Amino acid sequence: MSKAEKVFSLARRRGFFWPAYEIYGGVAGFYTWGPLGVLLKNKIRSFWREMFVYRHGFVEIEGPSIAPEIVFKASGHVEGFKDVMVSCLNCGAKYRADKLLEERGVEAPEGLSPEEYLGLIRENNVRCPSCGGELGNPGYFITMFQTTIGPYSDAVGYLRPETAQNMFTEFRRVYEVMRRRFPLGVAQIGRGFRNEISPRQGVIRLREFDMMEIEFFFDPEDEDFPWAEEVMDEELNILHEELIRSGGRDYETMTVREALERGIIHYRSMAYFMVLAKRFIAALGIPEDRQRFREKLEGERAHYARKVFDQEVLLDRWGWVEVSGHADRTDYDLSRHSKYSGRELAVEKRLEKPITVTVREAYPEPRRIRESYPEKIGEIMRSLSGMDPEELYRLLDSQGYIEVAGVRLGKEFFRLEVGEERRSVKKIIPHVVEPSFGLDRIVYATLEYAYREKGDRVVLSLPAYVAPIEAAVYPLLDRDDLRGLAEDIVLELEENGFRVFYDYGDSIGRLYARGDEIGVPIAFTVDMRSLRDDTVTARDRDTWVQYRVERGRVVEMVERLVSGEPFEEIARSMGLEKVSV
RNA sequence: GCGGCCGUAGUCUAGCCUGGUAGGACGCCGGCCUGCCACGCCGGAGGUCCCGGGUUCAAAUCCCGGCGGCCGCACCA
Repeated sequence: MSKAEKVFSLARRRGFFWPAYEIYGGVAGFYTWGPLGVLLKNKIRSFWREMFVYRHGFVEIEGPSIAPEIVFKASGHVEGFKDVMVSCLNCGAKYRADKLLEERGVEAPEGLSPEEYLGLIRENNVRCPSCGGELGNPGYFITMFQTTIGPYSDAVGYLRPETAQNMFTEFRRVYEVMRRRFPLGVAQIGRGFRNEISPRQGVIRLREFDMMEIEFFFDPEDEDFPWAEEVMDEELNILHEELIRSGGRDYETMTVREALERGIIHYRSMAYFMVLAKRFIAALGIPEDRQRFREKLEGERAHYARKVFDQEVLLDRWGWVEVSGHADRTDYDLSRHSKYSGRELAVEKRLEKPITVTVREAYPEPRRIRESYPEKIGEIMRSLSGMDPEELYRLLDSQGYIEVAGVRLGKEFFRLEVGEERRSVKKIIPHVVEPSFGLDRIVYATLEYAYREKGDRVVLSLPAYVAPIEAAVYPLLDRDDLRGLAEDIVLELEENGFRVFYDYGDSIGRLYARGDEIGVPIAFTVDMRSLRDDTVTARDRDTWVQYRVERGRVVEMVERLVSGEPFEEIARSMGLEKVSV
């Protein structure tokens, strides 16, 4: 059995996750997170939020999962991810029409209809690559889930394929609410939906999944990013374009400084988020040498991105798998939404020193226009008043006239003003660097790396700060007096906000084994001595080492463990007596 | 979507070829025992044999279709 199978089997058996709708045979690409899975997921989510959002004064929003079609037209998803598919009339295989033509060296303009594609295919006598059969049945395939909004069937909506768009559509308001603080980091954690053609890798590739994304809005000409300083000497494993093209190794290890100097990473902010991503994944128990950042080449990248690094972790069964993506989305999204909505999505940036700019503006002279076109004056003035004076000047300057209401007005109909103006702000459309994480696969990777076997027993060595259940309490024997004391301890831990795995009735070895298997980092056992001196044993999940601790200090011990302190260190600094077994 | 392999208690599986109505291990529940690492003994519960249809006196078993899983191809913003 592969490790993945073992993890899936454990996940199912103990309730981390399992395929959804099992009683109806299941539906590919949909999974249910069970009781332990939800706890683990929540912890990892909070850990991320703490590390990426709160620590930098970023803000989080929560928008709807469904958006009207216009949003995804603006974002480019409707056009970019509506592929024309053709199928082989003989063997039934399906192909993307554009890719098929491209392979044959046939140039096809973008945005052709399915029939036009088929026409080109017939003209060039392109046949099925696998069986040589004739191609037909052209049609669209959109990897977004489509729905309708409200009772009108023509109000098309889509389930978002990424949470990012909410951050762009709501940008103005967030910027305003944040009192125009800039640069601005906006985060969102939520569901994304992709109607994958063939999702197969369990919880690694879902049709509905959780994403944790940040859009960091900044001025590309003045990248003010102080946090980057502290990570300059930190190392990253990068499989960069040059290395890929030379058919090189898995990755090259270099410092952030070097990556920036060599131009492999362009933005300090992106480099910083990549370091953070590395630390985040490492903190979940995945060693640095099992992580890398792979640069996405031209053609692999999404339509909106100029540069992308995928953070990948090495999984037992599937090899390198993406857990986060770091994209330079430029001003693509805000510019597009600005264009489609007609709203300005710029920020005003205060300049350190006011600058003087030359302003060239043109204003119409109504009296002269009336003299020449008395019957059209109303219409002309209505049109001109809606136009930007600077734009008018530019047009007059370049083409010599303005065409409006069917007449050409030359410069003589305008008052031209050229003057100097002092400016202390400039308007910019922010650029965006986006770190984007796939939560479900991160949880899976965490489980896979935590999965250990000790003889024929399974131990989930989850870091204490993400363990779904923080502590276990067992009576050594199933006796009323021992259980009574154990239950008091359970209650005390629960009152302090911890989840407790309380079990009894079996041999102590079996109890320990059950707790280990779901990753409970520490177990307290009440024995006969506990009744005499009010101490219990504290056992470490990974080493099985035990110390005696006073009952009143059990909570303290768990608190310290969960905050990241190693078991042995806690025992030492608390001056605990080691138990020889 | 295509091709190959596969689908049997919570888990892992035997049985399928050569049709006769399901067996084991672990886990689970109860009891006894034990007294710090899935201890031992006794007892027990738990199965629409993925779903639907067909062939047959009779289908887990043979045939067809569907769903799901794994591998390869394609896809993966």
